Amino acid sequence: MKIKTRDRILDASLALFNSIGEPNVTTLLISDEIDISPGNLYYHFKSKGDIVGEIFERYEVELLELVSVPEDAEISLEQQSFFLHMLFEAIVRYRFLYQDLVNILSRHDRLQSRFRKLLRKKEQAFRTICNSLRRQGIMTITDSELDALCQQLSLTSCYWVSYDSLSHLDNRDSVDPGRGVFQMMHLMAPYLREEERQQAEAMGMDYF
Amino acid sequence: MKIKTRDRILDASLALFNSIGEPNVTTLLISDEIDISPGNLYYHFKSKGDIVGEIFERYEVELLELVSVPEDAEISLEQQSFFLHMLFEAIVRYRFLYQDLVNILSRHDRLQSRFRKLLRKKEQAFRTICNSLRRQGIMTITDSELDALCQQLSLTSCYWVSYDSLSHLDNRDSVDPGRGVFQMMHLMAPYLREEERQQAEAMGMDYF
DNA sequence: GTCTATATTAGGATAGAC
DNA sequence: GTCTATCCTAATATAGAC
Repeated sequence: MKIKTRDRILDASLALFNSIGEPNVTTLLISDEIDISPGNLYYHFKSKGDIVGEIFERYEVELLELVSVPEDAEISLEQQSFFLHMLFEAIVRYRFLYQDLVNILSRHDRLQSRFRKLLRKKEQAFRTICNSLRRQGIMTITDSELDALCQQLSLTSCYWVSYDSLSHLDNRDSVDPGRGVFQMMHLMAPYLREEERQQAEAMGMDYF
Repeated sequence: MKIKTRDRILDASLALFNSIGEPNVTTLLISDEIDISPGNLYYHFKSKGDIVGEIFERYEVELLELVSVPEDAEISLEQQSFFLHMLFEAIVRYRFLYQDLVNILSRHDRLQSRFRKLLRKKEQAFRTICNSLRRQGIMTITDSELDALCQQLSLTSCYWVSYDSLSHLDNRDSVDPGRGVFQMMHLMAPYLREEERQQAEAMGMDYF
């Protein structure tokens, strides 16, 4: 069974965005990539912005699903690591968003508030997880330290992938989310109980 | 005495780049801003890329000056805080670079290797400082923790300003470097001796 | 050095046939 | 749904007078 042209456009666009950056991708390039005419592309989407918008929506759905951690959940360190893994896989899949964030948000103002909302939810998820670890006695941290830590986790989750790929801008198609997870675990480590601290360290080692 | 047109172009460009993002700044906008004709602008610079290149060079000079920390220097926590302050002031001054980093580097390939070189030097500066603190017994940290910390400091120094201004994309002209310094101190805090840890905390408080 | 006018392109988008 | 051909606009850049 054949994939609908509409979806082929979206898939090809996402791949191109991630690979060479959204601003460098023209509608002609997209249509060329999947061997359709530019006119055909505009039959399915009324503008390039609409393509970006729809891809953003996919990302939004995936992420909202992921960060909906119940306030009172009891989370183990392993679950936390798994969560981070899922998160980074999603971010890698949509990394073009973060690589030219300011530019993209400035040209699609409708996305601004939604992006910020996602960011808040993500930070909130980190807070929920840390609070759970704290309740269990796994994590020892003051309130002000927790604030800084959650912000730091949030920032790092946004930019790790971009930062990492700075070292190899030439080949932007291969990104390893594992090292990002490792880095995040390292941020939390100092506040963990000795036992879990070593556990976190060991988890990170998986990725080398 | 009058400022040379050439410099007025550079100053106005930098201001506009920071304010609305380099990709959104046209040569017409720049010339308009300082009330000269677009033709005049092209008398002084043969392309917009040249303007970006020259501004980058200024940044490069400032930063190289800043990160040239002698290997064997003995650095106090206060000096470290001062260093961070200088660093963030420079980054804020040239924040447009970081806000659309991938885009800018992809369109000016000559800048790529130079930017990465700066990044390495910066990370090296953090390493030198941490090693100094370690020698003095102020900081206790393992080698692998140090690796992760320096990367984290480097990443945060790049993206803090962008991340912070995400919350107020509308008003991109006012940025407070102090909160970035605070965040960086927080990254180091867990590895500091109790005394210096509190000192670091106190330093951060200055900025609220 | 500075201006005005204009060339050049490239990219987004539409019209109308098939 | 898909194509070809074309329009429109905005941005970079140049030519030539002053």
